[in-house]
Amino acid sequence: MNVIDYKDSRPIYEQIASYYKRLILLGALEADEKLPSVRTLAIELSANPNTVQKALDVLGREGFIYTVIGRGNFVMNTDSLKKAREQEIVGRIAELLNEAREIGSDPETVIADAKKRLEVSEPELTVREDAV
Amino acid sequence: MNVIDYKDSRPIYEQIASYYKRLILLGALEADEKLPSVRTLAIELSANPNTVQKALDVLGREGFIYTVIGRGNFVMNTDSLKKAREQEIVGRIAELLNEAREIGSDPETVIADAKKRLEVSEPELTVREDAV
DNA sequence: ATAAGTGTACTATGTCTCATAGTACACTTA
DNA sequence: TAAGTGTACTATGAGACATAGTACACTTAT
Repeated sequence: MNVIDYKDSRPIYEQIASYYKRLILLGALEADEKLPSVRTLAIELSANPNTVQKALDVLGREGFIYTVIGRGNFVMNTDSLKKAREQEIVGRIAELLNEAREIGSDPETVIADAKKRLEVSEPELTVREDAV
Repeated sequence: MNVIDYKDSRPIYEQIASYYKRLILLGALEADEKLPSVRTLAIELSANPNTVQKALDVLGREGFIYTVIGRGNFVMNTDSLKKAREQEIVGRIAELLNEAREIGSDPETVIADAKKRLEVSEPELTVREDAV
C-alpha cells in the first residue's frame, strides 16, 4: 500500500499512525471494527512488525484504537476524537492568524484568501462572494 | 539568551533559525543590519559555532540573510519574505479548513472560534461582534 | 605589512532516534 | 492442541544532531 513515503521526513511509524488517524476521523473505519493484525499490517504496508507495533502504540495512547489481548486492535468511537481534533484545528488557525497580524497582514484578508483555496465540494451550498 | 530550549524536540540549529526568522519578519532587525559573528553568536546563545553556522546556512538558503565574505552576515530586505510567509499561512489555513470539513466541522464555525482566540492588541480598532 | 576578525570547510567523537531482524511468552479462538 | 493475537525483549545498523578542534581565505583596522 502507498502509506509509507520515504521522501517524507517523518518516521515511518508516525506516517502509519497518521494514516489511520485520518481514516478513523473520516469515518472510513467504523467504531469497534477490527484492524488487521500487527504481522498482517507489516506485510500489507511493507514495514517491519516492530515499526507497525510502534504506530499502534501511538494510536492506542492517543485514544484512536483499543486493544483486546489475544484478539486484536479495534477502532474507538470517533465522537470525542473529532471534537478534540476540531479544537486542535481552531487553536492552530488562531496561532497562524496571530502570526499574520504580527508581520503586518490583515487576518480578515488572510481568511478570505484561504477560503478561495478551499476545494469546492458542495456547490449547491456555496454562495458566490461577488453575488452578494 | 533564552533561544535554545532543550525540552523542544526540534534540533538546536532549527530553533536558532526560527528565532531569527521571527525577528526579521517582525521588523525587529532592520534590513542590511549586521548580525553578530558566528563565534560571538555561539557564546551569546550558549551553542557550538558549528551549530550556529548550520542555522545561518538555513537562513541564507531561505533568503533571510546574505553573506559578505570576510565581513559578516546581513539581514535581507523583508518585503518579499513577508509576502511569501503570508502565502504559506494562507495555504496552511486552507489545509486545516479542508480537514475540518472532512471530519464534519463547518469551516465558518471553525473560523469564528479561531477569531475568538485571537489576542486583542488594538482595541480601538476592534468591533465587538455582539454590538453589530 | 601585520594582526584581528570574518565566513567556511574539514575531521573526529559521542549520543540519540529510527528501522530492521530475530526470539520468546501469555492470551484467545477454532 | 494448534493457530493467531498483542507484547516484550535483545541486537544491529544507519543516519541526524551536537560538540570539539583545526585550518584557510577573505576583509578591515592598525
